[in-house]
Amino acid sequence: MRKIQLYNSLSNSIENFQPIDPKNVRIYACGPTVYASPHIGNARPIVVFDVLFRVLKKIYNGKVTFVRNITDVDDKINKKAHELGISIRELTDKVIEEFHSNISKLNVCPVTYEPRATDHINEMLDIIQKLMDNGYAYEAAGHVLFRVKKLASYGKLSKRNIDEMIAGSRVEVAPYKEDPMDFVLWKPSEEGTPAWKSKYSAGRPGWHIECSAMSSKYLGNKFDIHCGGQDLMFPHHENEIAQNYGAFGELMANYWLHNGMLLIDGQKMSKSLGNIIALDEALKRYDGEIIRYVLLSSHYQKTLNWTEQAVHQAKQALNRLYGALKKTDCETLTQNEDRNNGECHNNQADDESAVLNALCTNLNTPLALVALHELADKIYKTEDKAEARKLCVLLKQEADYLGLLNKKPDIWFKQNGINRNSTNATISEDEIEKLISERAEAKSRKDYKSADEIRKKLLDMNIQIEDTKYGTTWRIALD
RNA sequence: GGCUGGGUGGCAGAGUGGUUAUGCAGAGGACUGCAAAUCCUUGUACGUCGGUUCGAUUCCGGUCCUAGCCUCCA
Repeated sequence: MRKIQLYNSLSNSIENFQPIDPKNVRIYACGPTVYASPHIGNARPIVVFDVLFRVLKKIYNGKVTFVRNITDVDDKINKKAHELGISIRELTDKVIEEFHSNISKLNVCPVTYEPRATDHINEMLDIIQKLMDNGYAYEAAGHVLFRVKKLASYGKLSKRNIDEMIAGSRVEVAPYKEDPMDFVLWKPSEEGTPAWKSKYSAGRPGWHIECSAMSSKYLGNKFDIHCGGQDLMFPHHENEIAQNYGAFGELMANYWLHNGMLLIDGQKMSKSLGNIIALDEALKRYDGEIIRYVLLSSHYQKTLNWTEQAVHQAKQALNRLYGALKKTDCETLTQNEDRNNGECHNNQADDESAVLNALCTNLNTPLALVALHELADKIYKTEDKAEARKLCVLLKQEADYLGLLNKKPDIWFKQNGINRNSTNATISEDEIEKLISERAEAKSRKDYKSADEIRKKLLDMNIQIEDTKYGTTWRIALD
């Protein structure tokens, strides 16, 4: 069995991954809070941990359970729904639909379970009861709070010492708390906001309890990998760990993975700067595969700076890879040869795979991309047609670990990673073909002036002509 | 102030105790009627100061800069 090495935030070191049960590898990822359209920062953990999911599926023969929750109850959701005058369910349904539609364009595999918080209120109340029974929680003014001081190991994940933390430095300490560090498990709902019945109050759950409830329901009290954004390490993940210790007496998960944040032109995305890029907007401008490539072009733990140049580089890199596929007759690959057709197959892991080697070394996606380019180089350089075809099959298989290159090259180049509607090109494919044959005719008359005029005309409409030894092809021009 | 990351060639971004990463962009050449694509050649990078070493970008220490978190932001 191939070894997977992963950086574990719990130990701050790279460890060999050892699943609790190799017949059912279990991962949980903190999913989106669905109060507004997802932005490209939200897409990073989705894409990165999708690659992890693919790798695990391949190595453990598909025996992987991946849960990514949806937080559909929260102050921001309440506020937004109130503004729009709709129920939180109406709002969150709409945002979830948009989320699904967006990430499918990023070629993200469906997860095994995608539970919603509001469907698991009872499970949350059960855990709260356990915490009360075990002395880890107390009731105060309709709230239920977690008694942080009772758990000696609190702060282990984020390497924080409770005594040294300036408690309440950013937020007022509620008077009903025994200790400033105690966090909310349940709280009463304000007038006119969604409330669920409980013996403490008509209220709603605290933020962290949902993940304990949903993960334990679908993955058990202890599972293999828990992942999410770096910003969730404290307090969210720390509190989840505390809740699971308090309720079940066990460490929630063995491996904790945290992705780095995303910057826009070197700055944090924020409303005040007005630099938030909605995923939807980005997808209108660039093919999802370009976005996916950008997100994978940097190691997942590092801060990723999103720039126009980064997008351009991703696009060019993909052009080069697709160009290699185009060179071979991979349009005619058989079903068996072309296992990368975007359907998230659970291929048997290949021991020779350079991409898998890179990914098994703490998800080194930039190095994995290099392996793709090295294969493409070989394809460009070989004169042997059969060899090229073999390499093409291999390149597609390798790319599948990363969820890339699942389009037909011809389609890629005729869109060139852009929705043609959004470019200036208003010309139809038939018209393009017509102009190309006119140009061919002019060329055969050695009327190069007319031929060049036609080429110029097409280029003005963003269509690049390419004369190959098999005839003339076209594609959307580079920008 | 505390904790955790990071500082690599024009840009992005891996890796390594002594030998070309890779992609993008640039320059020159080949191919082409001209282009495009492709191919060839090319640019001598590792924040800073010390230490260990025959030798450090790679190990150790200091320092500077930078990012994130420190109660609800992926």
